[in-house]
Amino acid sequence: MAAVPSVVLAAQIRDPEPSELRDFLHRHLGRGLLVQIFASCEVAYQGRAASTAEAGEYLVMVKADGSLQVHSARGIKPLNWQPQVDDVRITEEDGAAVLWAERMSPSEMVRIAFLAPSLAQALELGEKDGFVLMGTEAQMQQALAANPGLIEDGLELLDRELPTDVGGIDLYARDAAGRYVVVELKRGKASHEAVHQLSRYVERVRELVDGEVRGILAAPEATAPALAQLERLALEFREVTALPSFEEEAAQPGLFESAG
Amino acid sequence: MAAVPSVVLAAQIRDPEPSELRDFLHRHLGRGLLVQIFASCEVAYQGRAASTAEAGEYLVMVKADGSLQVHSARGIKPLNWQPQVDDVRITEEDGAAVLWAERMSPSEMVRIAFLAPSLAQALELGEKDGFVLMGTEAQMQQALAANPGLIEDGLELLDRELPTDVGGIDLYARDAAGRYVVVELKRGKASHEAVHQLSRYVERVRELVDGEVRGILAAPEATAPALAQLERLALEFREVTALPSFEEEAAQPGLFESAG
DNA sequence: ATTTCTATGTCGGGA
DNA sequence: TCCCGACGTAGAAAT
Repeated sequence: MAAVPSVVLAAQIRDPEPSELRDFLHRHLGRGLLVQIFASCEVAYQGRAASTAEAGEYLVMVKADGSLQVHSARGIKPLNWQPQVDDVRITEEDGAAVLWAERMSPSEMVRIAFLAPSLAQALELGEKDGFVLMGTEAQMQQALAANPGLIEDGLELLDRELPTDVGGIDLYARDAAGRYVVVELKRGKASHEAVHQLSRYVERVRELVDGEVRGILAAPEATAPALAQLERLALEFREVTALPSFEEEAAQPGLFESAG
Repeated sequence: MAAVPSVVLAAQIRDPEPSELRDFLHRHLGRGLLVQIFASCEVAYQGRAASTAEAGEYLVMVKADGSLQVHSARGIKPLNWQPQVDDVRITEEDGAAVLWAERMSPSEMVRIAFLAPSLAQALELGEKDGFVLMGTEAQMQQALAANPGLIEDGLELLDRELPTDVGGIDLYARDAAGRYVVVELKRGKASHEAVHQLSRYVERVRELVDGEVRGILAAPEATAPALAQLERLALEFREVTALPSFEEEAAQPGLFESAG
């Protein structure tokens, strides 16, 4: 086995007493470690909204950056969380360790009372490395800006992210016939909301310039209501795929290859 | 200590060999357990988008419902995830255990190669219990529907979630002077998008009914551009707090108390 | 700090 | 199933 660095388990205790858990948290929180506590606990949140969860079994995880999440047995999303904690405190209440995670702006706090802790551990995780995401809207925009012909033959780009008082226009162009073209881009299925957006931009541009103005919604697909709405408003749909699909990938050059 | 049920640590192995990890995963995945693997690994995703992460130290967590998440050292959001896995497979490649998590609709997959596993564990978490969230828009709407006077004296509710061809109107009412009132509700700070929404509804209603039509944006606050836009369109803003704030809570009856 | 926008958004509800 | 809208959305970029 090569010299692949491995995660370091800094500490672990099972079935700790409340005082042990308190010491453990004091010792390991805020030291750049990932800290986990499996316990039966009560969780309360107050801030942008308010929530309570009583006496359930959860995983509490505090990462190196101070972000906190409370996971239940199911689901991707944490039951409770705190994206960035400005202040963490450990107290004791009725013999139980209690963790307070507070944050200003917005002002909110999570309180976790560890009624019956089963397992606490602290680990050292390296920083993530070489993460690459393909198929974002930004990349799509870049590819189309570099090669407007992918949208329509003879299209000439005038601007990108052009700001108006009703929002930013993804792509602004002129077609072969000299008409202005507003392009709204979506990386996934476009809904009627995208059509409203496009419509707003087109209306605004029509007020500002002389001559005909076309509106194109460019996306891999669109909902039926969205297509109907486009029709009514005399706007257009152009299919653009964000990613070469699984099968095509090997055989066909995708959007990005042709843009490179 | 009372009879608080506690999390069960079903199994745990440290620094497993690839074959040990494979056995471990075979034994514990899909058994209603929460499974964690801390390891240096490669992660790849292909589906709605595509991503790769090479040789980093991550926490891989598979919950009882088959949801999967790969956490790095920082942030609330996983580096990679799969909300619902339809198929999990374990294979071996170059002596490393590899986990494939696939899902149909949308068609996507995550592949995780465990290069250097440090810790693998399986735990039994009880189902969550008694989770209550307060201050949602639905609750706000209910409270205001039950007591429209909170928005304006003499307001009389006509409809709720009234569907139009451009979306649903949160609250539809008639004011003391007999004018129609369209109310758009936001539980948090309202942005210009909320104003656009309101504006769409008002325009639509004006086409459909005779007489004056007012538009009210009801929210705890609104961005400066949103307020400016309201002004331009001759629409109104009404401050409505979703939750009694921290300090007021004890002293003042909030929206919900008065509605209850 | 404020505002806007994207996201592999996720999630729940309704037709 | 598709479609739509809320979310304590989170997180990043731009102002």
